[in-house]
Amino acid sequence: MAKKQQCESGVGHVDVRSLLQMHAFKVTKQRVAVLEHLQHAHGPCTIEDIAHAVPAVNQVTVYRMLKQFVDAGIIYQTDFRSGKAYFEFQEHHHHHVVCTSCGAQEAVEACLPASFVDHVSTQTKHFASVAHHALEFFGTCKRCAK
Amino acid sequence: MAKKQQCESGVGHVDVRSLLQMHAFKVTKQRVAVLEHLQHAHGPCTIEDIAHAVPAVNQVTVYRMLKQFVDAGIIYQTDFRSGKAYFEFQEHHHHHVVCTSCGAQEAVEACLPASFVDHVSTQTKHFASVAHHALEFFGTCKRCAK
DNA sequence: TAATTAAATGCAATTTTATTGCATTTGGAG
DNA sequence: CTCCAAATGCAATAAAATTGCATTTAATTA
Repeated sequence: MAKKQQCESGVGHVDVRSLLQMHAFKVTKQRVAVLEHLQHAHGPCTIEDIAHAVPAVNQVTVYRMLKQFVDAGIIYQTDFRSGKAYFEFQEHHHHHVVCTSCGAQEAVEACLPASFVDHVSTQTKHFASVAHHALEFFGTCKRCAK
Repeated sequence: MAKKQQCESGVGHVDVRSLLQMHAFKVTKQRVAVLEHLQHAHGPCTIEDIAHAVPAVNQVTVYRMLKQFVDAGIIYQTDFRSGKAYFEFQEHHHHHVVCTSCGAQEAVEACLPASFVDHVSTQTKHFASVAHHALEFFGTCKRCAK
């Protein structure tokens, strides 16, 4: 019997169990539940969002889990200046614009030019490696501009 | 008599009083003290750093002040994932690499290509304007890599 | 399949960061 | 100088994240 598949979107989702194994994480029902939630959320979530959406997992566990996932590069963490961290499962790496007035956020389907990332890796004096980056744009949304 | 000048560095520092007036801020001794501290710090500072370095200013006032300065674009705010916000007076706009192991940070004397920023301003559907951005690189420093 | 162990989880308590309300002070306009 | 909105200080509070420890569990080995 084939593994469980959830393919509502066109591209189909990566199997989170395989993803966990690839990164040498134990496959627990809590990790699977959290990752699948993030995978279906299609946008940045706070710890509280996740803990509410997946009540079978303790909130402290969500904190610990996401720290590991971010370190492993599975999950993208970003800071919208709302006082709490946001976490996103990204099929295609991208960033966001945030309204400094109301906090509204919009995805920016673009990432840094590879040449820029290379430049940083090359230029640094004190770093052995540069693994990932976070980028947020801040502005005023059309609603707040009026 | 000429205005007080502090020119230890080659380029000389902007007069913070003029800077405050340009942005329609009242020129208070607290604001001057905090801005001058940041100007001389030559690197990102936390609220606690500033409150300790400038004990004549209440820590809550530092919080409120920096929020205004960041909104006005006078001060650059960034998140190194240490749990607290960092603030920097930047003569030349730049970003940082942060070690995910020990938290060490290094300046990256480069900024986003203007074409990339333009692309974001153009692409956004819901934003009236994009004023600034924050960018952090994460990696492993040479000390921790060993 | 049973035993074993390091890793993961849950719960409670705590720490740390940031915010808020309100009384007082102050910069700058008139 | 007078006046007032803005800024500040202090105390209390709220919110986010972390820590310690007991218990459970995934995955390896026999």
